[in-house]
Amino acid sequence: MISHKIVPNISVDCVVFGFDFEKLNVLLVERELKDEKSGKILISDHTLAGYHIFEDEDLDSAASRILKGLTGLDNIFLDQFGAYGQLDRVSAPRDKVWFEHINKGFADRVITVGYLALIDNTKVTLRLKDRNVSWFPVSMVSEMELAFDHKFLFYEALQALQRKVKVEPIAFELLPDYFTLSQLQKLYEALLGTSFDKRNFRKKVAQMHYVIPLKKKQQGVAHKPAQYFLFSREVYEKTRKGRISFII
Amino acid sequence: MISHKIVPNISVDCVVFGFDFEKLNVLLVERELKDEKSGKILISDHTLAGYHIFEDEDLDSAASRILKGLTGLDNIFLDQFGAYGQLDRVSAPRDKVWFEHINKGFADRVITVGYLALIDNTKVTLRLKDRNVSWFPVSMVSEMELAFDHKFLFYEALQALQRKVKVEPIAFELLPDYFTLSQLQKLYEALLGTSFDKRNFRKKVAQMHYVIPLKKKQQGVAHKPAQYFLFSREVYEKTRKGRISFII
DNA sequence: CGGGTTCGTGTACTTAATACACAAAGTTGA
DNA sequence: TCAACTTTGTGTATTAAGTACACGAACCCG
Repeated sequence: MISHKIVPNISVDCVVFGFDFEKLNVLLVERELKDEKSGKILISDHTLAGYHIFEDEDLDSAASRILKGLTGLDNIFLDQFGAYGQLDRVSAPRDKVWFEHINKGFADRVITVGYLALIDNTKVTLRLKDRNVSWFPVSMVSEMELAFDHKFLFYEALQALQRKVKVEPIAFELLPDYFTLSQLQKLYEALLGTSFDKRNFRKKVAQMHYVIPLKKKQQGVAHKPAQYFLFSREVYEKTRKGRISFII
Repeated sequence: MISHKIVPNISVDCVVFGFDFEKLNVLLVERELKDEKSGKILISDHTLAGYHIFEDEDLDSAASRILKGLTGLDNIFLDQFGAYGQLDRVSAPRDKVWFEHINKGFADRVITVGYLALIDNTKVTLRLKDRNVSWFPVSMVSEMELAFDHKFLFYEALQALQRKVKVEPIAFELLPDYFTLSQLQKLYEALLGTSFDKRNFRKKVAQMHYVIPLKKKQQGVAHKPAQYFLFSREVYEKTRKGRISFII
């Protein structure tokens, strides 16, 4: 990367999901603005992880760059879920105040491209740097204040995730390399907000030849140890099948 | 709409699909550039239906506007399939020549948002206006020359269509209000490039309670007349169900 | 009224979905 | 050391959906 001139009217926002073996979480960045003289807090809320794209990078690279900055990780699963160009994306008073203060040469009207990111929580330690970044339960977002149209974007991403998860094996991106079937089941339950019968769930997994049992078992747990499994993308690609399945 | 100032670095491209009861077609716009002095043809190929967005319209409106201009129709089914911002989107020599000639204040680097449009072929008569617009069989696109990255965008759209058609009842947008089951079957076969057994296909349709038989039959055909059916979105919305179905 | 064409239907078999309960393997602590 | 605790891992019966396959019925035409 040579120059870092931003494109003033195009940004990328990443909705980063993680799973802590209990529930789904989303990564949000703290936004705070203090009055320089009085020290009074003018704005205190959260935003998605996003920034303008640079003149010399494409959209996917911009998303990767942003995620690398927050998590230190490369090769994060990324999937575009939409481009948003509503005229009133930035209409709340506090968002206008924010723009007046930061004054970084952003355009009045910004089109943003939304990316869904899935992270293996066990691999990441957040980089706080100058801004505060942390995980919030997905169920908590409805009660939070998010900047701009980021709450809307978040729900767009969540919907896209729920749609996609039924149709492609992307949920595995949220798990470590080894996982137990109970963890996998909990993940699907968290993603879809439903619950499954354990035996039927496992019967289904048994048909997924790309979920492969390992020799390893859990250790040090106060109950019968579970077997570990592995997701193999290669096997998936080789054995996938299409089907019309929207009926009813 | 008040002003019509364009946003120089953001465009919308529509991949418009139609079905003529035999095969899938796509709408393409002729692009021709003649040398003003010699009259020699410098460029002669096709583009998707696209244009820059205006400063005072959002992305969906821009796509609707473009389609209205070409077809005269409002309320065309539209679905975003992606945003594209590769640095080399416009790299072919003839595309650069084109930009030099038209010189309309477009930026060097343009991000485009792709829209999939589905049209009921029986309702549309193309508006030629100053540019030539016509239908081409989808199977012919591979052999055609398309401007910019439009061939790539076309295949992106086709893939998105094939993916979506398996999961949502959007195929009906390509059919007239009344259709026969054989037409519906041909449509799915054209969309997915497969063929289905007639009896099994109809068994499947029988489960879709939102495909509703009418009293009307075909008339004036030289064979047993087929019954007409109707797609009801209301019934669909009421009876839809989710399911994990990506297995194998 | 015979030939041509597409429509519309049924059955047998295989595969997947659902509903449901209990013994086995490990840890903990009395 | 064994009893209590916790989570794992498994099977069967029933219903629903997928697949493979062939022929008479309805209409037009000449």
